[in-house]
Amino acid sequence: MRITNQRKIILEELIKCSHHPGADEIYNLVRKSIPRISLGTVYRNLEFLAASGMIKKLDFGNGQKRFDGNIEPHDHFRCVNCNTIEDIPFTMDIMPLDENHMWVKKRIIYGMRLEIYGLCAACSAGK
Amino acid sequence: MRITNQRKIILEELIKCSHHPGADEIYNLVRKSIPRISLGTVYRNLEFLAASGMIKKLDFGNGQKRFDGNIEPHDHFRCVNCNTIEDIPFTMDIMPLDENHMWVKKRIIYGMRLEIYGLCAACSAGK
DNA sequence: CTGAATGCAAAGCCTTTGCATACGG
DNA sequence: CCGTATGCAAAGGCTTTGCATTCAG
Repeated sequence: MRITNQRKIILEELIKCSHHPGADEIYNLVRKSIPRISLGTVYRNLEFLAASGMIKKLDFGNGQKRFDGNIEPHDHFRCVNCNTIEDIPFTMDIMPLDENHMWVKKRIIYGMRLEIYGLCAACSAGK
Repeated sequence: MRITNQRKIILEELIKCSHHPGADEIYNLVRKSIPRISLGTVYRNLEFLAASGMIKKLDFGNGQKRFDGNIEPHDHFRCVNCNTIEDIPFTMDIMPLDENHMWVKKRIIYGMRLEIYGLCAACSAGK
């Protein structure tokens, strides 16, 4: 694995972010350090970093992929009132998968994508 | 609401499907009945039907939207090998939400969007 | 040195849209 | 009749890719 400046800065910027930026936003962030970087390089490196397991590639279904420097497995909670997205810390504690269920036994589960929506702690306190 | 032949056939084809086809597949299905239908019309009607709540528009993050004639709330299982998408019959049986968990108690849960991925029954049998 | 990574630009894929025409109610 | 829906084709947004050049190890 080759450590180019482009690759290094892209990873650094992404780790700094906590808000799941898209490729275009990462491109603009990195351009502050490397003005001549190309969008293609950003895409190639994001792909490379995701394939190496150093970042995560997400899809919230808005037509644009999002990237996450936090590679710990975690899901997302979206508040329908204030519209913030917070990480769900331990999905398996909150919604444990029943390993003994026949449906589960018939398949091999690699993982899941979960988004819970409702009112966050702050917004539900007011109701 | 205007019932054109195109709209009718698109809805009928989609209700017949159980495998969450993309717009291109629906286009090809409908073309058997209406050979001169345009792809634009298919997209416009899928959008219209989804907005009217008669079908559901899904996004599994493969770059292509999928459509579902089954509007009952249900989740999906995606096989990473054969790429089919099947319905999860009773999510609450397989992954029950722990109502007593502190994280849950602090929030008001309206619903969730869940996608489990892995190998389907057929594909996992061969491994 | 040498192959992997880059910049640039063009192309690809899915989807949306503008416009004149057709057609449902 | 009238306005919505259609067909056609062009354009749009995001992403990928081909190619010559540069650069890390």
